[in-house]
Amino acid sequence: MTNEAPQIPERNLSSSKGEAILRGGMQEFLKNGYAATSMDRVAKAAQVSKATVYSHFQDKEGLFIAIIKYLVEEKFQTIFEPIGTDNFATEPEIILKELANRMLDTASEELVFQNFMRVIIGESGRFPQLARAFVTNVEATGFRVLRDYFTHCPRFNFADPEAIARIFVGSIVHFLIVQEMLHGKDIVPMERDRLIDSLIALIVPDKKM
Amino acid sequence: MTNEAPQIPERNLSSSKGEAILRGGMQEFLKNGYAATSMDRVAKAAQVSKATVYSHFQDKEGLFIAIIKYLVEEKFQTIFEPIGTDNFATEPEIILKELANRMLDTASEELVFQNFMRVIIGESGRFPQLARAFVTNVEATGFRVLRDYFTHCPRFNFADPEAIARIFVGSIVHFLIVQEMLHGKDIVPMERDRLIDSLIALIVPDKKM
DNA sequence: GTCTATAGGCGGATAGAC
DNA sequence: GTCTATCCGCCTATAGAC
Repeated sequence: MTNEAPQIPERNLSSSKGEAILRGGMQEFLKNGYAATSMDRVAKAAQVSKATVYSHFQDKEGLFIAIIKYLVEEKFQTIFEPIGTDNFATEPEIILKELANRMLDTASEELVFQNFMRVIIGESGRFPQLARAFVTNVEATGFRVLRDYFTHCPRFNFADPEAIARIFVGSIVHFLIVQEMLHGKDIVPMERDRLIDSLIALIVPDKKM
Repeated sequence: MTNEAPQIPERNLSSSKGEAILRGGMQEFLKNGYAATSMDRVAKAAQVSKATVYSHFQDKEGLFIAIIKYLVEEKFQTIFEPIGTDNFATEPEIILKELANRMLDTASEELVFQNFMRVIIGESGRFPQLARAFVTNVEATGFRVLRDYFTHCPRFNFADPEAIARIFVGSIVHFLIVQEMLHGKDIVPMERDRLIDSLIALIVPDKKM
């Protein structure tokens, strides 16, 4: 609206120190959560002084929100839509199996994502707007991809494709939560293929196990 | 092993002050999580002095663990097995619908349970033993009840009843997490009956929606 | 057993030099 | 822009009176 010099378009990720602070803060907040993270540790992790942290971000809450918003809107937005689902020639059991495996691969291997979900859920009482951003950008993306696939793939004729999408995503995310995030692998062991194969057998018609 | 006077069998819930501390600590820890809760606020909530808190429990960590263990082992152990599933005469769709509705009723109405899950997941990095206790006493209980039902009810003949149980519990718990705990109700609205009906249609054979 | 008072440290945030 | 040094409050935990 004014004739001022153009600003850096998105958030200021170009400054070297600013980037370091975001990376350091990310490391600490994802490891410890919001309350247990101190600005001293963030500064140390970013290898800058605490005053420099406060010159780039208004306060602890502002830094935390900036970091989580970046993760929600940029880094993990597409984690639940890892492959193209516009291929209606390939057998649905192939497509769905590939989709489930990629979701679990990404989420299981990247410890960052598990810590990210831990923080989102753990802080969802104190930071409801971040939880909503997660639902909008991460969960809803997965729902949409699967709902569209179940709607448009001619092999399916579900009365409520969106509900089936919820069941698919929900089964996989809950599996991730119990086996990995809650350290349940040794308590209630289950190979991921058992879950995925049973899920696909329920969803894909004329498919006997 | 000795001739000493008999002690109170389980944890000491009989002392009036001790009970108040557990209740006050529960209120604060479930509302704020571990790190954001101060022992001053616990003492205030319990209407005792801080020194009294420390005379009943070794330290903050010990109090937290005592409270969460109580919730995991006593209060919420049966939240995922709310009705008898030994009735093989009633139609499975009736049994399963009732089961799903009771699980979601209890968990949705009791805000305490949502805060409890938030804390379990949020602190599962710092307190893995509490997360494992949750898996053992709460999640695995639900898995077992449904696996046994799918195994013994003659209407079913699943290749992997345990995996089907995971899908059932996972769909419902994930629905609870997204709609309630992550405040997604207004972002990705869905009546619970849509989820439950679609889930039952997938699981119960010869049942058309 | 329970209290008041306090020790001792770490927390978020800022002042002021460069 | 970045630093060092510091303010001040709240934190966990305890000492000592009753």
